[in-house]
Amino acid sequence: MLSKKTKYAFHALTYLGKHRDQKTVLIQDISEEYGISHKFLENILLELKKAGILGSKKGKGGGYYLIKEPKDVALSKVIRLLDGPIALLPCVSLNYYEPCVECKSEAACGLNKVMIQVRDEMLKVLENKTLADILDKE
Amino acid sequence: MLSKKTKYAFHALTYLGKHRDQKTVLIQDISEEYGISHKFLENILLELKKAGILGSKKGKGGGYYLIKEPKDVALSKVIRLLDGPIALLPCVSLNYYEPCVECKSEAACGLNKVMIQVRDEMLKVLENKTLADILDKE
DNA sequence: ATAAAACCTATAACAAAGATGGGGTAATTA
DNA sequence: TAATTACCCCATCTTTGTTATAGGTTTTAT
Repeated sequence: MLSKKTKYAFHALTYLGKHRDQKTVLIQDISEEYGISHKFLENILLELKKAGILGSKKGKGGGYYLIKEPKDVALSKVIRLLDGPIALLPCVSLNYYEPCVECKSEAACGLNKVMIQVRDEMLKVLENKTLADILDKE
Repeated sequence: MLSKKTKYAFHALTYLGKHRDQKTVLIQDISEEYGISHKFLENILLELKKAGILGSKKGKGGGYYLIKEPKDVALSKVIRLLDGPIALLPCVSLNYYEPCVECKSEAACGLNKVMIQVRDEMLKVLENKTLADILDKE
């Protein structure tokens, strides 16, 4: 399951996507829309900004806005950013790899090999579905 | 990511699958093979037994054994048993459904709709891959 | 100058996972 | 009868991760 952080990130991105006509959107607006703590959301939006998905403007009249096109924001990117690995085991993660301590030889581990296949199938979906798909269905 | 519990369950099932020629396998043997605490593994094997995947025999010469054919033990079954939901959000889980509190209308939620698609793609893989696939690669 | 708003860091609070240990009971074999 | 081994319930403890909050700073429009 995704963490709430990641779910909130998707909500925020959806909201920003729906309000692309206006220059900026306040944290406040998003936090009220979804009942998310203002401070909690602040951290999330900041991470999305650092990842180059959002832009922001300080001071009066400031706020957040989408930098990327919705079709260029893959679900996988958001998940990895806030939740970490997509793979089901650390030993098959592309971005957060760690060996399994109990495993004598990865090359001889059937579980490892099957989980690589599972990972690749998951990535086929999560890298191709984007924020645009979410917006299309709102 | 899968919990260690689930990973250990897969290890145990793999071990049992590789030793189907012998009548029973001791908890001890599996826990030593993978360096898993005996007590921790005990609980896992018990759950697998209650789910009808394993059988057991008490007393001297006792132990655990596979009841099901490896090809009939889907990854999804083991994951759901020990880890819970496969879906990425509670509101799209088939077996552990819960509504999202922040969501006014599920029908109008684009995130919900996309995550249903993701879930179905994941299930395509996890319901078709089985213990047999793991054993084939050992 | 003032108010608005994002930015930044730290940390508290809480929950879940992981691991361990005790103390048994029940079934089975030899 | 004795030894073996799964079964069961519990309690605890540590570690980890998630969720949330606090308090201050910097930037900007008016």
